[in-house]
Amino acid sequence: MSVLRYILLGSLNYTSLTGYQLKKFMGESTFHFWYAQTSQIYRTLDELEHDGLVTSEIEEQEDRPDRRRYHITQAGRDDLHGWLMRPMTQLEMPKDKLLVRLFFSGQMDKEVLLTQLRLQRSLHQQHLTELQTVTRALIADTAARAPEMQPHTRLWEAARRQGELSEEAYIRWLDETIQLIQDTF
Amino acid sequence: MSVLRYILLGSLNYTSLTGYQLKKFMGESTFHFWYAQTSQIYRTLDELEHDGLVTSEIEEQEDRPDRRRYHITQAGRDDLHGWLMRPMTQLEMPKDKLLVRLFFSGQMDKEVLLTQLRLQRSLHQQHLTELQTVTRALIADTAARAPEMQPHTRLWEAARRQGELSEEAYIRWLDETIQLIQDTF
DNA sequence: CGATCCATGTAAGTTGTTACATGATTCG
DNA sequence: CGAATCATGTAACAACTTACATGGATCG
Repeated sequence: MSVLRYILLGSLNYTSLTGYQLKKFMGESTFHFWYAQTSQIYRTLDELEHDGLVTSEIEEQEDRPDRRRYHITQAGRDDLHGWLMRPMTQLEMPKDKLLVRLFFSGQMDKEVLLTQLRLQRSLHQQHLTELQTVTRALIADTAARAPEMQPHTRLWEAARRQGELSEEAYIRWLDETIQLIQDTF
Repeated sequence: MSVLRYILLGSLNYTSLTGYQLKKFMGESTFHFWYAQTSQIYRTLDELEHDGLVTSEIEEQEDRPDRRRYHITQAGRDDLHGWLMRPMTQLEMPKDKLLVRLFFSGQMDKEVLLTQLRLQRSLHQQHLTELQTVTRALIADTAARAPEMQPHTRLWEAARRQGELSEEAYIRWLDETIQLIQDTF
């Protein structure tokens, strides 16, 4: 079963949402460890409904398009909890396109390579800053407005912290590598 | 075009290899940033040959199964270099299933969660140790036996170093998070 | 004598991406 | 007045995984 199914079930387990809101929620909270296209979200919601893990109904709105709101069912809750209980006994290796490029760039022009690494550095720096400001503030805000969500906001903060540490390490590595290539090639 | 195509082209750009050897090579060198199933490798080699980026011929062997050895063509080299030159202007967000589980584990039993985090810690520790011993030795060995590959072995070491730094950061985060959950839930 | 290595694939299914399609409202 | 937000999807394609299938040689 796809991870996305569990992200949707997990989100709906907190509160009922529409496809659009689920997308927005992912863009604010899970984006640094899992993302999905809108098209995939709607398709997966259909599957979940077909499998009886969620139900939905149309909500009519004035001055805005009508929308379909999804609710988790007991079967959905059971499925989610079953997944969360199952131990992960294997590492999942991430895929990193930049490392692939670097690895095979032995015959490439040094300056081209350095430009790519510097561009990546600035992108990672941007992402790190976003985690440290926007995401941080959003978590604090949610914690303040919904104190009953405390167990969740603490875990959200833990996930944010992982992003922060891993971006810091990546930037440190990029700096090391840029230095190495400048000095020795 | 899939990244795997370029990994195969990039490897064949160093030397001619068989599907089996390409799989082995990936298992020794790129495994911590890109892996692929055997079935996918053979299929992709077919595609590359069909597109004229590689050629192949059967090599007969005594006492061992015959094998098909692949060679990169000039078109393959051009394709590879075109890909390596193209700048990467966007970050690629990794996907991390453990973070998904953690994020939605607000109602889970504390001990179940701790067990999962401790298991992950030991898996990451194993992987880190492998990078620091086996992979490190393999790079040193390759560098010693093929000094003309120096530009490549240096980049290989840079890629290995990324794995080391990122595993260290991940383990640090796991320790922090285990502590947090022990103390506050 | 069982496990691992050598060696290559097919078939089916799942997951994820990209492009396309529509249209009203609100904000700067 | 143009961009962003709200809102939902279909179609086609690309990438990746899992299960299956075979069979000799070598090593402990």
